[in-house]
Amino acid sequence: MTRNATAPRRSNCPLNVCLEIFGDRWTLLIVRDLLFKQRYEFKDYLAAKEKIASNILSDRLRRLEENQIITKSVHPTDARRVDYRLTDKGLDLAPLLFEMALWATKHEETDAPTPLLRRMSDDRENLLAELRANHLGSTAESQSHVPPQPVPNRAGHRGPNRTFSK
Amino acid sequence: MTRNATAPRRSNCPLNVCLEIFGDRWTLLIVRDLLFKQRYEFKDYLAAKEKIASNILSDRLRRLEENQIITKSVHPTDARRVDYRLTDKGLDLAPLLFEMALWATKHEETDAPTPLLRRMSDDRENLLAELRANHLGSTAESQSHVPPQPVPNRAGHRGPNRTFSK
DNA sequence: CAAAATCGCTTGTGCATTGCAAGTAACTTT
DNA sequence: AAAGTTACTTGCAATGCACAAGCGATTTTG
Repeated sequence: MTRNATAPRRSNCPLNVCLEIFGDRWTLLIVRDLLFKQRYEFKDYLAAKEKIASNILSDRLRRLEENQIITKSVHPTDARRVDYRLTDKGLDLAPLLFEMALWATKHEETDAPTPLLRRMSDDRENLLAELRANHLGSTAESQSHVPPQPVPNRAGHRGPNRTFSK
Repeated sequence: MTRNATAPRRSNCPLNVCLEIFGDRWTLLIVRDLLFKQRYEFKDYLAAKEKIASNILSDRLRRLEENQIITKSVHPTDARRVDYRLTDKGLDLAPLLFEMALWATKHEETDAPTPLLRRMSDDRENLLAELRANHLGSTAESQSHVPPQPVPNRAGHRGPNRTFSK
């Protein structure tokens, strides 16, 4: 759709760099689905309630891969499907998403689950580790045979296998 | 330009709420200028090196005010000028900007000053207090008579009166 | 094993947003 | 009084986006 190969940055201010990568209405929602909702396939992003158009989704996935925030690979047991995953660079976006969620919850009307929000502010390191383990742990391979296994956290609770906004 | 009065949210997911307010290439750059660069007037945002167009700037300032992230008031000694300021809601965006800056610095090529970045990760609370005091302290009134006075921090250094990306 | 369904896209088609250049009204400075 | 500044608005062309439909490869179903 749009070729973005050698677009020069408007500036190298880190905020501007972020905005040239994430400064649109959709990109971070895909990251949200990957990180919080265990959505790893094209159809899953289409199913999100914000209703992204398929051509936009296709474009954003391509850009995310160009920016090395996600990787794509074919599903091990179904050649039609593509398995999208966050790279370490992509997983590092978690704190940014936390701050967004906390700000929105404080200042706007949202439907985020309170327990998760509390962990974003008070138990950030453990939550981060959990999300990371959960993401890396549930490969397409393991998913194809058993339903996603939530990683138990150190308090013995279930892992972050919950939708972000109920 | 665009009327956005009663646009219903696509969802009440806090991330989506944020993206409907900030999900574009320009809005957070204005907040950056307000928070880090002591830029409080229309012409100042136009002068930023990302080169925002004046109609877009006008539109974004209007939306920021609609969302109660900034306030506008006439300059006390020059009726042509408008003084834009962050509200508390707007100042609360600082941690989000910190995370963006830290992510970009870690994963992309940027030109952010290292000392400031270090404080974003290691001295966040004090930096936050400084930025807040600095912003509230330098009113248009005081600016019109004396050059902006940086607020000294607890270590006796000069305040955050530095550009964000040199 | 043929037909139907699924999956990850791509291709139109219009409408909305953006970027650029130029203007303008209300001031202030010279 | 003339020239500059400031905060915008307006017009227009280019780009981006939303919506609907289609398509090739694969898997599932009867």
